[in-house]
Amino acid sequence: MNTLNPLTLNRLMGYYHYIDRHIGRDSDQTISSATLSKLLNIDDTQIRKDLAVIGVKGQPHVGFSSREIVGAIRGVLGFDLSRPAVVVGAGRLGGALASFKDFHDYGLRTAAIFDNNPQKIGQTIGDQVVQPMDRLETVIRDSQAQLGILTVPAHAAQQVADRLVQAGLTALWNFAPTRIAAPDHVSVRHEHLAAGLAELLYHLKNPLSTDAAT
Amino acid sequence: MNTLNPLTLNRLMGYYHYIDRHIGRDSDQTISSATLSKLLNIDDTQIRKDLAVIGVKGQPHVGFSSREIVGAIRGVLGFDLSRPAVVVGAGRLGGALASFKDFHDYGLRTAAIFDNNPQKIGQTIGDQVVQPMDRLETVIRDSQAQLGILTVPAHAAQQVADRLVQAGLTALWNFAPTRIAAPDHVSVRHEHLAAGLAELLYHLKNPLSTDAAT
DNA sequence: TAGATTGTTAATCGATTAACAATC
DNA sequence: TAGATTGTTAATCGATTAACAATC
Repeated sequence: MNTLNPLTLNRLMGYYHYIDRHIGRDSDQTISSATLSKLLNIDDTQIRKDLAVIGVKGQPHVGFSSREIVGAIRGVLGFDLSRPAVVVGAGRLGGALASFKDFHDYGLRTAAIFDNNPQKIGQTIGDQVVQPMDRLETVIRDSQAQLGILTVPAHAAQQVADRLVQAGLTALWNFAPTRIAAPDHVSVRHEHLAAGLAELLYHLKNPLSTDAAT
Repeated sequence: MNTLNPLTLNRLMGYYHYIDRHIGRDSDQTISSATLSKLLNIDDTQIRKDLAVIGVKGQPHVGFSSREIVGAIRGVLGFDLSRPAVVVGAGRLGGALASFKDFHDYGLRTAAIFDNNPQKIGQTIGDQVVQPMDRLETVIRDSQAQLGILTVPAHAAQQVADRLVQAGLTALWNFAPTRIAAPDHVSVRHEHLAAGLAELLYHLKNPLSTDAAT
């Protein structure tokens, strides 16, 4: 299997969610690329190619098995694992992310949550007690966390990211409104909410452009 | 000016944030496309094109004015306005978004926050009191809100979206983990956090692919 | 079988990058 | 002036879509 690019991954998530929601993860139903195409507004050739990449084979004259599609995607993305993650920043957003039960279903588990504000340390969020920043390295080592979720202010983001990388994390999910740098072996996803907002605001200002953005 | 596509918008936000953070919004400094190119890792031709699209002209032998770039982007995206938005869903994420002060700086203002849970109604979040859902239409009309932020459970998302559209909103920012449909004149942005997460998890599983995603 | 559907190759489209003349 | 930098046209690249033979 070739390495999947972000566009492919995004479409795969589309197939996954559609089936999970409308057919059910454990049901089985045959579905043709043409049907999915209409439902999701994605070219049917594209769908067949995407499914081929993750090893799902269809039957001519019949279609694809919904269960196989869901299974393959969960397998490829590792949704059945339980990967520990640490959240740094116990603000409202950090709290929201740390306690998202949905994430369990994607193979993620909140191992710990940190903050440097003494007022926040000791508070309980979800099923975690907020810990002081000086525990970061120890907890990461002991929990074998791989992923770090950053919900700290922009000015602190790079410094926190450096510490997380130093402590051995190889994936960072950054919600701070700034771009952070990391070594090549670390994958960083910038979940820059304001950038998404800007897109909507632009459409508000220019109602002519009718394309619905993702 | 042509209508900006999402990719262009995204790059523009990159220029904007870099300058805002590293030069300052009110400072002025000349900066060449080659310099920005190195800093942001974006082709310099691309940068000149992007700036041309929003009407920023550079000076040969000199470069671009940082202040002009920032000003043009703020103008094009309407960051100096104060557009009222309503938040539906007063959970942790809804609360986090409703009280993000950062958003003010992008021309957004939380006009109201709604929930259907009697326990939540009446609570104060940021500077808003959570209101019952039956007030939705009235408040939207009175506040002239244009944008709706959805942080409701997936199963309720479509129904809420329909009500918001019916009430006159023309832009929806959807944080529910499901795709919602809306008429053509409404722009919808799906801020599907789990889809972003999937990308990181995939990289954790396939560390070979070293590209840092955005 | 006939018709529907997959799988894959070829064509198209759009975005990115290279080249380079114009400018100061 | 010489050299740096913009602005724009042309070439390249990659992603999407169309075409169609293979399959059941």
